[in-house]
Amino acid sequence: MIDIALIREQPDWVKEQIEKLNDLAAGARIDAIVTLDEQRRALLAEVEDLRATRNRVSKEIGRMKDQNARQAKIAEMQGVNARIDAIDAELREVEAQLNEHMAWIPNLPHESVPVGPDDSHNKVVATYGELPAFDFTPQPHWDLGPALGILDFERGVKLAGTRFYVLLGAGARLQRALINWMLDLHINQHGYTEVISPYMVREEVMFGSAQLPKFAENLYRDAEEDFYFLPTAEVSLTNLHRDEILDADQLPIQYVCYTECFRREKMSAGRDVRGMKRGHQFAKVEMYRFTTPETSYDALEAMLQNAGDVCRALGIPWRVVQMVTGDLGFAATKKYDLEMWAPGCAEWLEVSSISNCEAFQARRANVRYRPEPGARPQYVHTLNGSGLALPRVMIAIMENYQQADGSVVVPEVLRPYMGGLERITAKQISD
RNA sequence: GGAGGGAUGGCCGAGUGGACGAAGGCGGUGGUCUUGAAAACCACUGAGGCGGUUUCCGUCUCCGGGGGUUCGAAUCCCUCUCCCUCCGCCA
Repeated sequence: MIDIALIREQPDWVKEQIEKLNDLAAGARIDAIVTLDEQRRALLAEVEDLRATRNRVSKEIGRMKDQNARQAKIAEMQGVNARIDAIDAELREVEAQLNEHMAWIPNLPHESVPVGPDDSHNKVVATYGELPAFDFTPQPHWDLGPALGILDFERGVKLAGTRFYVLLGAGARLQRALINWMLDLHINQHGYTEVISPYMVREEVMFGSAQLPKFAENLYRDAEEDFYFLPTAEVSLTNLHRDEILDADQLPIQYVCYTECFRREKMSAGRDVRGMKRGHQFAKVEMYRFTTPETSYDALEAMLQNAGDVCRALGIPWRVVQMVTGDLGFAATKKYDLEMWAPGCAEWLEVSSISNCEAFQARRANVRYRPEPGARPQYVHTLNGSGLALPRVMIAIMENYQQADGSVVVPEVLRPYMGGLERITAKQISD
């Protein structure tokens, strides 16, 4: 949620910002918000005035001895109540409409974000590492994995349908090694505190991190208990300090959390269907920060470094892409993606997305802090970033570390996490 | 799943229809005293909305959430959520 005062005071400027996001539907709501906001405040002033009268007279009634005068006052207040009820009903309607509109207004871009209509205009900021040269034709992971017996698409489909797969043997262990190594790296080197959270959360938690209402069709839910399944750990981490007022000296708070993520992928139907690029369930190690408003952009750059450290240590070529305004998404003011090179698929794969949401989520989830003892609470800034998403890292490892014989060398940093295993070969499975 | 008991400010806890945004205590902040600290004493100490002559003033709302009764609700009624105890089931 953005600050409604911004819309009230500078509606045209806000419209310009939303135009940069290419969100026409949201821009069309601004005029309605301005009108509803005015109505709301007028109704509020009127009904509060009546309430003040009622409060005052009711206290008088309590002290009155003269029964006739008392009954007259009570009758008078019944009339006042009828008016209060009428205005209240109107006010509720106006507020419901106002809230509905506000829930669909995206966050506004930071001034440093390049303006562009869509993802085709995103800027490659930096590229690291050398693309590997092969003296054979590198295979895609959907051939490599099954041949090694570490990745099974047919059985995944048998269990759960399209966009599911099963990891087996050294494949399963490789993913587990990656998760543990990434967590340890962020905990030990980058100062994050590990969190294990519920995978299922309440509806208002989804609203707090801005998954709802806009992305409802991407979410799985349990209709009977009304639980929603996490599409990312960002959801639970945003809401971890919901309705809290933090002390300034608690900030920054840095969390890292491994979860499985569940996404219906209705919006990407037909895209990335081959292999394990885009599943309905995937593992992700998520970094998250709560900061003061003054430090959030430094924190964004730091998180970019944190995710880059993972890529660097794995020895896989990667690049940093800055999103243009038209590809920022709903909640971010500024966003970077990290992409790893996958020579078998011959494409750059997004393995991390790092965003500053400023106070957008904090306002929705009501997470505040007190800058000074005794000062008024302010909204914190929140940032999230994958560190990293597992399936595409698995793809990148398989495809970059593949050998002519179809085996896959295990990156050195992971070997201690895999019992010293140096190479995944087909016969490894039966061992 | 069955039965019962609860939810009050940062924390503990009193309050069963009228001066209650809420006793008292703890904690916190400031002050007095002190060379300093402690102790003691004194004062202050929730959040949000709206308006204004905007380091302050006025007003409304908030006693788990929502709804209702009433001139008036922390207090009465309905409902939901959560917590606790006992029983059952269970990784």
